[in-house]
Amino acid sequence: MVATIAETDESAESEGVIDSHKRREILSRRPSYRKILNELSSDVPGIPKIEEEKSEEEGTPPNIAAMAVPTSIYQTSTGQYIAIAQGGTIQISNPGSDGVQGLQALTMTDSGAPPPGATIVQYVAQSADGTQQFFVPGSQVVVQAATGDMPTYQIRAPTTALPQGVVMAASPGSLHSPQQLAEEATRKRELRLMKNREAAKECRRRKKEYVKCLESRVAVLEVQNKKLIEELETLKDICSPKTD
DNA sequence: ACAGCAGAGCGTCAACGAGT
DNA sequence: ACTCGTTGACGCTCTGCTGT
Repeated sequence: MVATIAETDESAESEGVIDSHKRREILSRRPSYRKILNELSSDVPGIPKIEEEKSEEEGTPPNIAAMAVPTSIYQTSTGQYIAIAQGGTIQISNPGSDGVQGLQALTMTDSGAPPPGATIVQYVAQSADGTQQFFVPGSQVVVQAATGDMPTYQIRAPTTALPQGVVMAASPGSLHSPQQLAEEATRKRELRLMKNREAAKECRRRKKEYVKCLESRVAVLEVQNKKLIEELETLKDICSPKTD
């Protein structure tokens, strides 16, 4: 979807602005849904906790694998070594000081046994999203996404639209020209948007869970309330029998 | 079949708090 | 001071329902 520019900020006038600011002030002091729910759940047994962010062991997407013993080592034309672990993790060692700019092809060597002939792996210099990609065996794509001060590398399926997680950071690239700086800014923005997109999804999921939790709690309390009212009526009857 | 509506879901922006 | 995660607000799209 194309980015939508919110025109509310420009068009909103005094009243609306004050209103929204007040609201914001009130709402912004609310702790996160996770906090609220976890506090709730510690008070009341039976209310499930919202699970903390899973670390690698569970959260590893299918396209990105966990760190493992290197199984394949690739040497680039610029002398860099790229080790691909069993799970797909990449390590890039940089004997010289050059980045991966200018990389044309990768020479594949097998860490287990010397290859009968070096395999040239196709390399794509620049993809549409500004990342650099090269292809390795197993239908995977190694992507250079220089989103921070340092370029980072990832393995993903060729069709994967967005990076699933940073695997490892490599040596700092050389960003000099205005064009490179602009590209860098674009990459940073893309990364920020991507992260926020995921965060928003997660936030909504937590919110739904929180609301569900509150609803079930309401149901429980309503039942309790009903029981207490009935009990009260019974006690009333016992304590003040009718004198007819 | 079509238009109109409501609700859900999504992407983005902006503001804030916490951590470094 | 800066970065990053969180979340409300807003606008947009999609989908299912309902009335004509």
